[in-house]
Amino acid sequence: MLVLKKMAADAISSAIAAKYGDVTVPSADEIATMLEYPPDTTMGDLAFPCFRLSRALRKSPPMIAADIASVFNCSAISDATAVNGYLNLRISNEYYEKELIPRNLSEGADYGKSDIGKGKTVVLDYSAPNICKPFHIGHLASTVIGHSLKKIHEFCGYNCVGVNHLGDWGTQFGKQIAAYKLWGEKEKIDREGVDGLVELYVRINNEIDGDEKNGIPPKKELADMARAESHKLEEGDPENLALWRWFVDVSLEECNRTYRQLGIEFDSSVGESFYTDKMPEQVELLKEKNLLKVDNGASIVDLSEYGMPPCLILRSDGSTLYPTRDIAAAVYRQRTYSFDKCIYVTASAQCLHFAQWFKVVELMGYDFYDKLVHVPYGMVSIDGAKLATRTGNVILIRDLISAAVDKVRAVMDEKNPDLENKDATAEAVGVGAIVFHYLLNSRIKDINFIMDDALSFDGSTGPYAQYTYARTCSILAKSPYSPCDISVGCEAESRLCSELSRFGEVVLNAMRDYEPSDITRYILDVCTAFNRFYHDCPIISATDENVRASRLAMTQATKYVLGSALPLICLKTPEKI
RNA sequence: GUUUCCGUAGCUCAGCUGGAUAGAGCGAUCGCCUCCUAAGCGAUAGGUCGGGUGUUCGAAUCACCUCGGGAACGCCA
Repeated sequence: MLVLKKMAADAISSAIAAKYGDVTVPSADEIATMLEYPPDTTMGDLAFPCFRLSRALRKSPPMIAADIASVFNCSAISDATAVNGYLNLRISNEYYEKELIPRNLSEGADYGKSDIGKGKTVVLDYSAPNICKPFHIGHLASTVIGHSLKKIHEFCGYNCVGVNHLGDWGTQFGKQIAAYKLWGEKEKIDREGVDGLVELYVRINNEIDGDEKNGIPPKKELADMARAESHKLEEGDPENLALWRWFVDVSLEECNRTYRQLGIEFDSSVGESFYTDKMPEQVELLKEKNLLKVDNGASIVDLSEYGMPPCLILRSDGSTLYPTRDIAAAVYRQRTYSFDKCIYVTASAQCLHFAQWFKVVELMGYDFYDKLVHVPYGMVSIDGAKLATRTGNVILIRDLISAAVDKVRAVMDEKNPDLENKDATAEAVGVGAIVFHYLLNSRIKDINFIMDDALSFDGSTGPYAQYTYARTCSILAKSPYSPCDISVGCEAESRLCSELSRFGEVVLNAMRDYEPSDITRYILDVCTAFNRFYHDCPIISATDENVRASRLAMTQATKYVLGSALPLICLKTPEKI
């Protein structure tokens, strides 16, 4: 579509010049950005609004549109009509037949790719689960948004580094170690994995807090014990270090199983603990630059000049905080990867935190401060209630996935009982349904998680998209496409081609806005257009041999687009479902 | 209190760098399988775009105000 817009814009530009001579009008490039998609496809495929030219040309928009239409000439446009001050353009079938579909078929899996990221590196920080905590539906948003953004950047030619910044350090490990020493059994943890750790975590927190309503007093001695264990861990006590390492490994087993199901691999899984020895250098620099101020015993960077609350760097006891670690990590990543962008995918609750330490990085004089990007997403809740491990208001990802897979299997047993490879396919479709549900809406919207919606298979869903892809595969398996002349005859065919032509532009927009849902929505548009085409036009059974070959070619073109687009939102592409 | 995000059909949401009769899906009602997978296709019903003022030839879209909901705001991450 980008190529098309350029062609149309050039033609509009020359039409204006032909009609009005040397008046000052927008350049062809400006015209290209002014082009829009009509609200209804019956109006055309592209539209140029003439309102803004009205003043310069001293004519009414309808007259300008009519003037341009009268001399408009562009090989890719079959029809230019003036309607209500708009110049409506219809892309010619000839363009689809001679340019678009042939290009798609020759580029195949590369169709829609871009090379604007060539030679550049993007670091993406996403997922970042906390060790010793269950992996639940709240962690899925960062995981799938982040991974989708990684795939999108790769598709645009970037070298991508996916970083899983594990929550593997901090005072909570003192609690975890204390709880294990008090009540833990090695065999139980070996047997139950992270569930056993979570049980200990919940118990010690509850005992430390007590329960005033039921007359159970807080156990201060446990809090002291946890603090002591935490201190020992930070001092490098061998026993605590070994326990910590073990907890991390046990927790990661659970996460890695989910990552495998989602098809996610990280290039780096160094967590917060990795940066403990990299913070002093940054604290020193902050002091050198005279940015640190001691306030109530804590060391802060005053940001009032920028309309923000101060950023805390050191506690009153001199230990480090979250922003300190993020700054050290950003500097490390810049030195290690020389990134062109470093993207952080976290809940929107952390917006202020990121704005603050990004500003601190700038004040410290690092020139990469403007390459740091925070990509926030909305809050995940269940029935409007906040997720909480301790009260049990969570849905574990493994439970969610198994519910989805069970449901897919039930549908398959009914609709396609003879399917081979049923286990893998059921998992691909079940996981796909969940991921698609997460990436359907703008990421900033809160998600009120409703199981029935997440496991819906009708309408705008993952199974619908995968079903449509499988449909293209099924047709081509029966009757492969072979090179031929393309002929676009009916409305359903030109509509499908029009959707296919948008792919590259959609990907670039999704990358610019860090918005995977742009891809999800586009996939739905392609599926709708293809299913309409499938319904209206016989493909294999077309009587005319040329029409048959041509429709198979369009089916192949659709398969290429869906085959590239689905993985961009972390969906697998089974050929049969 | 300050800052920020959200508010569009019964439900979940697109549309927001201003532009043509405000679009989908779900749910509801009704059609379409002797035919390439009906996880599909089509049709009908359903909207003071939270409210107000302003800017403009033109506002769901921009500005200001206001109402409602969420979130963040110094020793958690």
